[in-house]
Amino acid sequence: MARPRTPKLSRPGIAAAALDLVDRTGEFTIPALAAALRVSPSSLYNHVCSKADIVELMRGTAMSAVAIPGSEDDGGARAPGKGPSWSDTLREIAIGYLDSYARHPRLIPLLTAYTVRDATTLRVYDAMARALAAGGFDPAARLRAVTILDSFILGSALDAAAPAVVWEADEAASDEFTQALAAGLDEPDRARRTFLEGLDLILDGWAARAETDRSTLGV
Amino acid sequence: MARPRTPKLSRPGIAAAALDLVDRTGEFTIPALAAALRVSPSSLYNHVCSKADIVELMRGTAMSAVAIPGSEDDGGARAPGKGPSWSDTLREIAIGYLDSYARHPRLIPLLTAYTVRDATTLRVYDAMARALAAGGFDPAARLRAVTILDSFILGSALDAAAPAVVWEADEAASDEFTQALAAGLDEPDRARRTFLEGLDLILDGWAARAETDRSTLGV
DNA sequence: ACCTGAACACCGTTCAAGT
DNA sequence: ACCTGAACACCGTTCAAGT
Repeated sequence: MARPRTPKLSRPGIAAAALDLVDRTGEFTIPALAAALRVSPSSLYNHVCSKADIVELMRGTAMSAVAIPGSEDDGGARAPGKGPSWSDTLREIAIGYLDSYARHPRLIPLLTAYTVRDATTLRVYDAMARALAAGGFDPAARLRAVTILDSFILGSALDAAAPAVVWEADEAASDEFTQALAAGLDEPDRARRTFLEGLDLILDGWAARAETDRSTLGV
Repeated sequence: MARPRTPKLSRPGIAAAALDLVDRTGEFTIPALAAALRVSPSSLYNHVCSKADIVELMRGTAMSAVAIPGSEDDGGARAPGKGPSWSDTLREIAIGYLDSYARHPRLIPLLTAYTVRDATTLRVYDAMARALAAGGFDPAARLRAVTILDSFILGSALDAAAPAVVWEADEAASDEFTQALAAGLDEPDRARRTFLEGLDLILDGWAARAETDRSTLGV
């Protein structure tokens, strides 16, 4: 039974099994993946060229879940002529981006070790750049804004992925810090609510600045 | 020559050599570290209990460079009675925090794989919490604010560590995105300037809110 | 107490062999 | 074209042996 009539493996199948393995165990080795797929480790190399390649497949799978508002496939019936503001569009993208990370928290550390960006991720940046252009950001400001959002989203995802245990005050901690930990650590949905607060801070700051620019320019 | 009169290894020495190895090569294996220290791999285990332990040593070394404003050892001669605002204190901490990451960009992916926080890192959070308390943040708001700053700083450090090559528009990219990339990618110090812009956005947002609270409360 | 060398289980990847 | 088994170089860690 060397070669089956119908292939046992495919790139999407490998991606799904690998992501499932990471979600369940946080680990990811070639032998473990092969075992999950009931295949010998070397078989994988007929479809994939390295472990890094598999990580990129997982990145693509995770990112493909991010809905791009305004694109055909986001399924939203929008009141014609009265679209959402550029700021709301940005918020929607950012939240979708974070949530797709949040669905696979243990994948995130793997993604930071391999810094390649896939086409799906670029699509998300692209949508952000378009919303920012609609908000009046010039090209250089656009790049900085996309970078700021991307950094905050990735950092928030990492924070959410870290087990809450690590937030532990020791004897040397101040009252101010100890009280803060006591007040909020076990709040449900803490990571996501904190993310939303930070996101609003950034977006409101930009909206206020755009408003100032408009009135300064006398528009 | 089994045991030398004076030990060849020490935890700080191991930390420094490991950090140097990561800074130079981006890689970090026990055999390579042992070779750099001119010692056999198994010798390391007399001082260290695992590879993860060494990563924590590196985290501590990198973080110990963050100056805490107002502490005895930050060496600043301050005009008595006219200290900096809580907002400026936060900015100072955040910048020091980012810079200590930026000095060791290739360390950052390793840190995200091991989520333990060491005492030095807690010291930084603690200083942030004290500055926020001075700014009128209640305990729960303090925890959210520290988390927001931490997420943004870590995300920015990761972004800065990623090679610029990955920001590449493909054929499917919009003009808005392509122009943004063209406008800013080769700006010197891009990552740090972008970080400072985002940091101001967050801090100014908090300052404005604190101001509103004050006038609403009639203080 | 601290270094060495041998040993173990395990990993990612290659490749000739099979169908 | 696609799966297998054997093989290779390498890794993290342990441990008895030396001083």
